[in-house]
Amino acid sequence: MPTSRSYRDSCGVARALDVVGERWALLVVRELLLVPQRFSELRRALPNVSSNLLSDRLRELEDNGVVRRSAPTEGPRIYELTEWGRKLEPMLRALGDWGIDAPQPPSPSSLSATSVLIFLEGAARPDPEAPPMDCSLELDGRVWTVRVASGRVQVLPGAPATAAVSLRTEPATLSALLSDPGTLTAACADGRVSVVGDLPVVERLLRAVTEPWSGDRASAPQ
Amino acid sequence: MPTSRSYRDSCGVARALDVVGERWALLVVRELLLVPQRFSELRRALPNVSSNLLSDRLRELEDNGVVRRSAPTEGPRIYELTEWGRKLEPMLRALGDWGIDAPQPPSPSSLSATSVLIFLEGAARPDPEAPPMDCSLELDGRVWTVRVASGRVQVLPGAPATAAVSLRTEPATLSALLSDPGTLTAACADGRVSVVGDLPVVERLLRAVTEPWSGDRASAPQ
DNA sequence: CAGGATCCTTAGCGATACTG
DNA sequence: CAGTATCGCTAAGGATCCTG
Repeated sequence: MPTSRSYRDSCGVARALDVVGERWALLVVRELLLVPQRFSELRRALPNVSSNLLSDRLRELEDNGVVRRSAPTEGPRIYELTEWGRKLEPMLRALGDWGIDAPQPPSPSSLSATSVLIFLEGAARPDPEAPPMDCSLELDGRVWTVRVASGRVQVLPGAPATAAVSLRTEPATLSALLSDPGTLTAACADGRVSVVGDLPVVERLLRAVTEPWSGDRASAPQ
Repeated sequence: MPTSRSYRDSCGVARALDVVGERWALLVVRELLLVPQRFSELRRALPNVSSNLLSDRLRELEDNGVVRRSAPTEGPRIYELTEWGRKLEPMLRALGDWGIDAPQPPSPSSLSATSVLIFLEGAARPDPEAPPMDCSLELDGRVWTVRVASGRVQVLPGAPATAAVSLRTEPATLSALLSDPGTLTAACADGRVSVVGDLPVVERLLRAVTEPWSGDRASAPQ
């Protein structure tokens, strides 16, 4: 599709980059991985992108079949990934894993709820023998279900039917807790995290990232 | 590192894109996946990148620890991936797989030897029961070893010690053969492919892409 | 306030030419 | 061969303004 600035290379990598290689494009896709979003939600998640550029990217991604916009006539438009766009998820996870070892960006740097949740999904290795449970997690004013089941963590939009524990915090605080679960009680004390329910459940969830359960599939193949 | 145009986002994806998100950067990494290359070889593989931009990208990738240049004083400089840069391989394979479904770029479009070889490695599913063998493959004047063993294909730089068959062709021709192995005899007849040795071996290798061996691990999980 | 559109400025890109 | 220098062009970035 992109004739003007195409790589003009038949390789799959180059053709993929013709579609999602423009600046901000992959971060927009990242934001849409967990749940469809509105324009203003994307702007909040990506505060460093200007509105016109976000608008351009969304249109280009839509033209190329990566993103679809629903509710064209009434109410706020919702942007969501197409089937094909959703297939970028493994690639984005691999890219994110690689980027963990990159130097930290200059402060101040943003951190969207989606970013932290995707990291949580990918990094947590809970005990596969533990009984399934759902947690309620409010980040940036939006509620998510954190489902721990069969040795992995899955994040779903919306509140769970029944929650083992409910917590509310900010993405940056959650990210800090995932790096150092030991600061949980301090974070609760000074109000950066509010927990309703079973605190040890939260402890175990956080430690599933830094201290993966050591079983059959705990360590990477390599 | 990149202060001027960093995404300023702590997410792993954004930090990765701060390093390899600039135009042409990932295609340079792709070219270096199989073997270290010289500046002129990279230019031949990526004919649509201007020399100054390639020079800039190589320097930035070097500054960011993705690429290393060897032989600093004497003879031609060689660019190779660092340990960290090599870890981009799974992500590039996932991106390339995704890009296969993208629309073809406008003609004329280039196709490097490395591109086709990486695709061959990723797409071929030979019979795991078949005995191991090496083929010699000359593309664009460089010789590679195509190793078929334990149900997969591996491409190594340089000629094999003993080759079950030797062939010489161009990347575009090989790509066409991988899409439609039936045209092999025609390609041999008109000289686009020259084969020395056992022709049926080549047939089986090509068909391992279009007609994967149907065993335990033949089809993708999803 | 959501969802852009329209400026303007700057920085990165692309093509060509040039040099050690 | 392996880059560097120059330069016009276009995309990115930022601000403001518009429209329901």
